Amino acid sequence: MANRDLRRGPWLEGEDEILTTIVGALGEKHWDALAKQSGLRRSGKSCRLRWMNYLRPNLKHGEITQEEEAIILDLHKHWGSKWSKIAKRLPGRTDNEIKNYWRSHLKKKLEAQQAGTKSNTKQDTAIPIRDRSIQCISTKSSMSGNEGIFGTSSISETPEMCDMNALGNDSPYESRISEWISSCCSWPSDQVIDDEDCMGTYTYPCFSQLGSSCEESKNHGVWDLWNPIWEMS
DNA sequence: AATAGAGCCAACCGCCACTAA
DNA sequence: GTTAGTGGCGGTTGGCTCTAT
Repeated sequence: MANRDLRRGPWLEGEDEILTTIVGALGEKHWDALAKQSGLRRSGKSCRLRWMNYLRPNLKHGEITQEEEAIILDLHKHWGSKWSKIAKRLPGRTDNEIKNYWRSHLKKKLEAQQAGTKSNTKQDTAIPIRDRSIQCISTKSSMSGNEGIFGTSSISETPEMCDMNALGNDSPYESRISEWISSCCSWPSDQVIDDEDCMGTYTYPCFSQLGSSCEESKNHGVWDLWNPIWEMS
């Protein structure tokens, strides 16, 4: 189909239904072929985008929560504008949504914060890595809806604190953590964790099963996994 | 009530990486 | 090794809604 024949602009309800049906039948791949087969006068790219950002099951369409906001802020510090990477850490959210949220809410917020803190030079508390890790686990635990510590600086101060990459890609401890995670997680099927990104704590929903304290985390085995890492540091 | 400006978000664009021929 | 096709990503834009005047 020539480009000029392609429809553009907002999607109609009928188009959504057709796309949903055809993706259900053919799967989320071969978007060009799928677009042609559907009879929709849309490009494959357009179909993919509509599906990924709006029609896909399990998408959240509500407001970004404070917890999600904290994660976005932290991961943005860590990765910059790697929106798709960040989106993978927030099940049900799309890269586009996060990007828009960042631009319309967080960027200004952050700039205002920085402007405010510039005058009184920030004290870097230089938390030892051991303590950072403890904080990190506690932080994730708060995501279960228990009283949490999001909103404090603990999570955003130290991008490396939960970064498994910092330990080296073939760390035996990373493997152990991965094994443990896969044994206890009910990771959503649409979530893909690649090795390169494999970082701990709030990456994994299963941590929310751990209760709200380090003590409880201990009881669930996290302590054993992290301990050797702390010892190494 | 009218209107201008700001904010927000869905969708598009262009580039890059990957893969198959 | 080269090329064309495709998918994925980040940046940008257009248009709708909200708010202030």
